[in-house]
Amino acid sequence: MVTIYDVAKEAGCSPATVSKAFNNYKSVSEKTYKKIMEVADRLGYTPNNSARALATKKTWLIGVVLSQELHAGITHPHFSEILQSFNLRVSEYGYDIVFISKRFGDKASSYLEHCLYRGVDGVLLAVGAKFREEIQCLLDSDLKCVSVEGLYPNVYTVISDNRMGSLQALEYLYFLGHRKIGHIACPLDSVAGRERFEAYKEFLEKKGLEYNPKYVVEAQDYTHEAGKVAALEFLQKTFDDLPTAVFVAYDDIAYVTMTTFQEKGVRIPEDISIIGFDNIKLSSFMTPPLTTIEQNRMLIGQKAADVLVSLIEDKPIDEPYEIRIPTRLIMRNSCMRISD
Amino acid sequence: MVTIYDVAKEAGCSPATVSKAFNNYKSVSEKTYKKIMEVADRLGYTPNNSARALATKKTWLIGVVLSQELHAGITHPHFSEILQSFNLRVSEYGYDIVFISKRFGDKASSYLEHCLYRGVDGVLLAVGAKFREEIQCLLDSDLKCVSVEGLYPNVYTVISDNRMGSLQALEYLYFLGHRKIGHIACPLDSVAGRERFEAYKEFLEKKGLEYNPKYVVEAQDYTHEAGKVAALEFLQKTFDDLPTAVFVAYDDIAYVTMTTFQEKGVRIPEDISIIGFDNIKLSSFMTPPLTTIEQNRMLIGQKAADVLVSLIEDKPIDEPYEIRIPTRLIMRNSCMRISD
DNA sequence: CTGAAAGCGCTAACAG
DNA sequence: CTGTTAGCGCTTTCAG
Repeated sequence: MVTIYDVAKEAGCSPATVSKAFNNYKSVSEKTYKKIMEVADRLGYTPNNSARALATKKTWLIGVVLSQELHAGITHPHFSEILQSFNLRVSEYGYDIVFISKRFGDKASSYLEHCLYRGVDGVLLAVGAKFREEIQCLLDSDLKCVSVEGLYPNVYTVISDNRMGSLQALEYLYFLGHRKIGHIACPLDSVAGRERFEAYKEFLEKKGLEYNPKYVVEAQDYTHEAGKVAALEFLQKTFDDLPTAVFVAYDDIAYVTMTTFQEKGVRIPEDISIIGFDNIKLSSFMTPPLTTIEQNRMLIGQKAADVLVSLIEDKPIDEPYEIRIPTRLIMRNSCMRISD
Repeated sequence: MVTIYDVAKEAGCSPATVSKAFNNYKSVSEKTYKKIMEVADRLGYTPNNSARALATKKTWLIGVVLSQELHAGITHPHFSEILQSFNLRVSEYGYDIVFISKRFGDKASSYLEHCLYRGVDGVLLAVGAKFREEIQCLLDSDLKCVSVEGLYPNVYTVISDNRMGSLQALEYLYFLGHRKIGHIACPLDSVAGRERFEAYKEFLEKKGLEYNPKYVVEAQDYTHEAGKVAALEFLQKTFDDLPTAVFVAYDDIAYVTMTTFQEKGVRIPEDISIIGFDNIKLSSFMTPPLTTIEQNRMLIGQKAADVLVSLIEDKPIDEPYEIRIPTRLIMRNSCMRISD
């Protein structure tokens, strides 16, 4: 391993100067700087981050806590895209990410210990509120945290404007003439599930439409299997009195809902219009292509990265704790106008 | 930050003994061990990995190089599942993963520099052969590497038995009576694409069936869009003479193929049988549910983890460089028996 | 603008 | 079984 000493000796200067050169101190003359870089390059020197971290207490590492609940980890279609964008962005600032697990058994402080062990400079939280307790110690520590899922007091959270999105979906259905609108919710103990359901109720009330519990079903989790169960339950509850449209809180479930309905002979959109939420990659390839609400996951990831890095580097943040990312209606062919 | 010195002082012993206790040296008496642990716990001590790494030259970090080519990174349905399983497994051994990017611009040594900077103990390669040059420096270095995609001389690779899987698919179609079988390939510059296509040709030859280029189409990449293009091209080339079955090299594309065919009025499996490869989560929810070849991604991830850790820890490896993971036929409803 | 020296927290001989 | 000591590679005053 070639060190700063090797470079110093070869370049005819002191290790301190090499260090300064690599950290872009302006107090290094142009001449020695070039010499040092030339030598470093020739010798194949790469700074050693462990040593640097030990001296500066900064690891350039960001911890990522992923929801266990979804037991999908990195493969979760929503969070993985956010993470992808987050990772790309923080890497532009020089940070790498490391997944924080409950390495140290089931101690309440496990996540925190893992963070401390790695000396992460900050933490990205992508955990449902269900696990509030397990991450409480992180929030209580003086680690810089940003969340992209749960909402915590005095913690920056970057999250889609679920109310806006739901209203966009519902208003669109209303505009198409729908008055009997059902809802298949994602788990109500998640922020997304709850907020979308709340918006659904708010909408009905605003339009003077009656809330009918028969028209509402909650998926138990985010799997296709749970979606299937929910779709079937929905059909069973409403078979004699099908609504003209259904607002499904999650595209994955919307897909399963569509295929399940179709299997049972219910045509989409002729018999029932379906609108989703998420705009996953698959949505435009469904039959019919799914009308849905787009979540800007790339922006969520970027914004979360920007805010977290600002927090870490003590830069001012000109944002509220709750940063809502706008959604967008994507019109495709799973909804049709009705006239009755 | 509470250090080994704080614990030592409080426990009435030397830092060295604390270190030994935490590293499970048997040369620490039961009594002092317990005392140290009690104090450490009370003080909230967590070992600092940067310091440890500096002293031992071991970071307990594994670098992961993901294919740019698929420009899907973490969101890639195949690799993300492998990675998920890999991460879980290495974390059991005490390692964390860190994504290796071309942090340092476009220098040929960029990946290597990033690895050196982080001081990773080993590297997981999930990059297509297309990028051979960019990772050559990694292979040339004395970093321990394991691949789950490309095949490199003298590098451990854990990968599905594509030939076995393809033959399982093809033999099944043959068994169902199919003799005119088409193939939609994934990019032929990938191991998967090439090996599955090779197996297709081998199969035809073995059965004395004629190879007809008209029946073969190559998808340009792994996106749904490319799949759509391929499916359309296939249809166009074979419209006047549709084969009775098609072996699609990738479930994502199989899905798009099915929906595209259906849009064009081609019924599945009545007009044409379709068999895929991958068994992604969606497969069983397609209409009709897709008959396909299962890749054991969990095993691939685990095996890759086991081998890499063995490599790192100088444990014997009782495996060949090329570790092939068996595939399995999953029979669903997209293929039917024909009699002609 | 450059260098000497101390120290970040931990480990690894080596003595005892 | 325990402690002393000398680093690991880098940063950071503080002098020069």
